[in-house]
Amino acid sequence: MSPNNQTVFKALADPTRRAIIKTLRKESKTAGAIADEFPITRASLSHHFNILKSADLVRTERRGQHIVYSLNVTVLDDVAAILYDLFSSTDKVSDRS
Amino acid sequence: MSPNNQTVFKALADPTRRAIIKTLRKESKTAGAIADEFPITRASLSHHFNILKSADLVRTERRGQHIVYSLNVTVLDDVAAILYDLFSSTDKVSDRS
DNA sequence: ATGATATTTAGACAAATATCTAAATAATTG
DNA sequence: CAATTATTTAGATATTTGTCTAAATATCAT
Repeated sequence: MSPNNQTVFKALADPTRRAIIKTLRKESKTAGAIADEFPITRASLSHHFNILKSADLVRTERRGQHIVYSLNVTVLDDVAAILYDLFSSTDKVSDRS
Repeated sequence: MSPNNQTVFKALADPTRRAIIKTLRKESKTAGAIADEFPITRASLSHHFNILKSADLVRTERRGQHIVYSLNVTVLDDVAAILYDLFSSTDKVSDRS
């Protein structure tokens, strides 16, 4: 169910996707509202949305003709744990991902 | 001086580089010792070392003909802060990186 | 100095990725 | 239903990236 580390890190590695995350910090927004803030096409943004969804960093909900994107803040905990594990020198079993 | 967010996230986005970080968690190692653990060429690894160094995730020290790689754990704090800022809904000024 | 060992750099190449335009799908409104 | 609006998907393309081989640089040992 939960996305693997590679998916999450790759998702975070693009500046446009991090900016999308930032714009969703305060409130959920429709795809169009997000698109108005970025200088790239809606098709390109849709591509980024897919990657963010794969990483479970955002969730979607259809509201009429709009699709509302929300930040999934619980993933922050996951990423923090991954990073902790990555840098930790303890001997616990790891999935090496 | 400190590397920007993009550099760090890009560095962490590759599984080989994360594995290099993992192998350096317990102790510093020479380039050759690290290379013995990976199925890719030393040239390819050197490329990854450069990226990790650019992100300040590892530090190097020459010891005779060897070059010893060490994990720079202080960056963990930086990355944690970046992530916190990325997901936080507070209003503080951000560099948008 | 010469040869051996350790590591990096240069250049080439295939795969992955971010972007675009055009077309398709989905929901609303007249 | 037809037109409009919102969003995604498909396919193409240029750039980036991870890897390789071959050559260069650096240090050590004889």
